[in-house]
Amino acid sequence: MIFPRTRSCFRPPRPRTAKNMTAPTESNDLPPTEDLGELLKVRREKLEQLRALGVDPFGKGFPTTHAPGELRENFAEGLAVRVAGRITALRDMGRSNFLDLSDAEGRIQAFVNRKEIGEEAWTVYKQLDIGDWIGVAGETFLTRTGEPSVKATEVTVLSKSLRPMPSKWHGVVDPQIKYRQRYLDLIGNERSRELFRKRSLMVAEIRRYFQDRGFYEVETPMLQDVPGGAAAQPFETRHNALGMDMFLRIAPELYLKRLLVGGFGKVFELNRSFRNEGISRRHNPEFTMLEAYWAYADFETMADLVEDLVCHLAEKFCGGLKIEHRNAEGEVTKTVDLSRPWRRAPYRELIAAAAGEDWWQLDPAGRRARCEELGVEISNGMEDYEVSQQVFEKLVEEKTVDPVFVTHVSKELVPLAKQNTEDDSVVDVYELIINGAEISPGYSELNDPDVQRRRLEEQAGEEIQKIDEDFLLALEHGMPSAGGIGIGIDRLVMMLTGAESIRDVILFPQLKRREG
RNA sequence: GGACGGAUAGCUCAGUCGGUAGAGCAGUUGGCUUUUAACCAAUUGGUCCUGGGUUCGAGUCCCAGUCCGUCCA
Repeated sequence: MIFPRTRSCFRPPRPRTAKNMTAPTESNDLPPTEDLGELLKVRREKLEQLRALGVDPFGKGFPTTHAPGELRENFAEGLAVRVAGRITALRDMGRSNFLDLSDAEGRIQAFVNRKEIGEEAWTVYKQLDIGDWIGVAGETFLTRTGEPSVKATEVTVLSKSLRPMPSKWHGVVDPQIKYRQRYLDLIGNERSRELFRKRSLMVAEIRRYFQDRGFYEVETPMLQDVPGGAAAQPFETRHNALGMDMFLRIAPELYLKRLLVGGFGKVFELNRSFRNEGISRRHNPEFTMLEAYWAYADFETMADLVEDLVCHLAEKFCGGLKIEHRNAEGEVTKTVDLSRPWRRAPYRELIAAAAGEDWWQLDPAGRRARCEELGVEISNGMEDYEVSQQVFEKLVEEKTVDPVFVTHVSKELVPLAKQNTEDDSVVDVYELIINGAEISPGYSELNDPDVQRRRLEEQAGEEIQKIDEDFLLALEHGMPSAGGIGIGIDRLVMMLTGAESIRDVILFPQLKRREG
């Protein structure tokens, strides 16, 4: 299985020009250090004030009985509790103050009263700001408005924040800050917190899913001598002691197949791969991919597996098989329906349905003319199969919302899968399209070492890649027939959460270096 | 690489025809003992992205550049 193909929907944007890629002479990836004037000065003064009062502004351990959200959800009055969190809101009524104490998972209101905590503690308390981390000990009660709260008898400073927090109700809007200082985004935007919490749970669930079905999770080299398993530009690096150039992997495929040879019949790896190509809404240079191989299975088994997995995730995390995508205003813009069974359709039928039933009877010139009529842009240098592929991308893939397994794909497009036994012009693969993007390819893996060598040599002719001789040697020892899949985890999370950019599902996406 | 849009207070944003730089929030000060976008009063805070140009006068118009966003390649 090769993930992804180069000339297809996976085609990344062109790399930036050399000018843009050269490292600037000055760089500064740190938060801005310009003078924020009063804002910083005032907080520094409060810091010193705390020290003068004999309080450590960066406190030590504070054993808690509950997390803020946990306490709020399982609330009962009259409990003696200890909770800690960041002050995310402060409503000052004079002698009574109401604070929101929050962490990434929830919040609880603390009530601080001058008389309740005493003059000394009140003086310390008055040095606190929104953004500071504190621990509160006290008793739970409901306020007049019914808000679950903790009446503080003790306030402990855990960390003084020296910088202002993000806008109270706008959160972080500036994309530069949102991605470079993700912690501010997480503090300020509930939607972002929710998304990354969900991503973490989804990844854990995917691991569990495979483990429960007898797959071993393995870790294979990310530093590789010969980067293989996909057609993509690698990142280069160098091992000093060995004095050799190395590459960050573009896919784990060739090592996982070695494990099939070694007798591990069900393996998967869920980790990062790296591709030295352009950055876009759908491409980050490092991305998380799952690859799984299953001996004696074939592409159809793998299609069943991925269908079951994605539905399982949707039911567990999205409340059902209808995934609503919303815009910033919360309006539903699109609904992806994952109801089973998912459609399976041959590549050529999908194209004929979109471009005319006679599409495959036309000669190459006729197909080009048809593209003109359909408004599909094609370039002069395109091979005939590329013209059809262009129609597929523009008229089928981009318009697909609900899942479709595209099968019987032309062999020119997928040179590294098994040919179909009845029609040797197509290969035994599926390509799963959901919401206009390829989410997962699955193959009946090629295990004939001689055919594999021939195809790798053909591929190496066009690309700069070397041939992985160790891999071919392994195949000659016998790799069982097997099904394989790749799942782009970032894109899967995008689809399941309705995120519009890959940057919104990666905590720290790659950005251009900021110049000082 | 191309087209379009954007850059103004710490944050989110207004800024009319080219004529004194604005609001809300945050901050500061004062008031308030059950608030929750708390409220009320006062107040600090500006390289209007950068560099040229036009003009008596530019946040505003023109040119070039930088960065960001969206779409296209």
